[in-house]
Amino acid sequence: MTESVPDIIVSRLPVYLRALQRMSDNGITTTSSQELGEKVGISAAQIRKDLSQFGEFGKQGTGYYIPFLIDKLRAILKVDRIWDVVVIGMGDMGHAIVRYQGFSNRGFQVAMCFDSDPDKIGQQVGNFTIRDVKDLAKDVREAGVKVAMLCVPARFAQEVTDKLVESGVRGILNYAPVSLSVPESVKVQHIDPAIGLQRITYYI
Amino acid sequence: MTESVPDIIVSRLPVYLRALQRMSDNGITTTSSQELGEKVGISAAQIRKDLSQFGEFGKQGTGYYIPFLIDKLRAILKVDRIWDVVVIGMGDMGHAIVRYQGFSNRGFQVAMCFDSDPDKIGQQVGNFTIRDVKDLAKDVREAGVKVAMLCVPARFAQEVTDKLVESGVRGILNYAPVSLSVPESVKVQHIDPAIGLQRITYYI
DNA sequence: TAGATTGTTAATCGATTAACAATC
DNA sequence: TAGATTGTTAATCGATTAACAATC
Repeated sequence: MTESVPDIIVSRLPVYLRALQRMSDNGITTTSSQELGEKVGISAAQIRKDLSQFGEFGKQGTGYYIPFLIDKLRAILKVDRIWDVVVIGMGDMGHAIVRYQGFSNRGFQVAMCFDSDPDKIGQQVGNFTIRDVKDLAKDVREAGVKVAMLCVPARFAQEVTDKLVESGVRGILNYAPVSLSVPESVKVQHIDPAIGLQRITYYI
Repeated sequence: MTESVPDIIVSRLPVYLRALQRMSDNGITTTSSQELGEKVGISAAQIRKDLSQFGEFGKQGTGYYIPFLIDKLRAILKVDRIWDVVVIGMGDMGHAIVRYQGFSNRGFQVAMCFDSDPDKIGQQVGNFTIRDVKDLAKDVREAGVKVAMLCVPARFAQEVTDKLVESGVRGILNYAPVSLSVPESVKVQHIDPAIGLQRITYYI
């Protein structure tokens, strides 16, 4: 087994990838650790060290060839494919996520969405019909979906999480403002705007 | 000047506060570093060390009195008041944010919202009328708003950011999938669901 | 009092930076 | 070749953990 890479390094790779894709979109084909570092606010030494965990992707004297580095990072992060994602909770946030156009070129697509409200079940959101959360376990398992975005109210978040885990989901992007408990084999990332704002006001 | 507190400690305080408020809502009045740590997934020693940066908030033998600790954390994070927030970009995400009910008891309220689309300007979203982004600088400065949530497409994010900074905004919660460059005096936090998802798929 | 838990110190662990030989 | 920039090593810096006296 390969020596495991620190989480903190893994967490920076998507930021590098996003910046590289943007440069690529702008027609730029090579960059240096220096230049990339300035764009993302990270030191050049750190970027070189992070990348060197996974291979030798650059050339002395000329830096990194962007299309090649993008391919490598996509493979490392496993977004050299398209992951189906399930969205649970069709409030305003769930709606916005299902209709969001920005996932597809970054490795993800919404595959199905759920709610528990009888008035919402059967309604159309973007290209999807809202399904009954009662069918969540069955539908997720049958479709083999491994990634979920959780947009339900805080009080329902843990019970839905348990159902997702039981159905084979391996990662959850949690929009509910509450910590979730999951087995070690499941990865959770949190999005809570109020926490983001409180991390700002401390410094004002 | 007080010895400055590491960013990483500050970043954990809102997580503690959220868990404590939840416990308080459930009628619990005291907790220990052990119990709080289990809820948020952080070691008891670290919680005690983090809190001790700001004072002695607990009692040996009995732990922490939750209402007292909540008050202290609110004061430290400066959310013992309500901050006006401006939202720029009234797409699906901006809509969801303006209508979100979860800010008010955590220190924030939307004060105004903007878009550049003539079809949207003048429309109603929740209790707000969408304003013309041309008036952004003037309106923000006059109202003295210090915090912004940025929900515009990536290609407009930097120019709007520059306008916000110029108008006295000191913190930006950035939903656009791009790094922003700001003066040191301005704090930025990023929310990018695709980055969250990519931090997950690495481990699957 | 006995048990529990804090705040803090010292030890450990891990991450970042500086520097430079290698080499394109 | 001369200049630029990588990948990597060693040094520095900072964060986490373990342990325990203090004390409620």
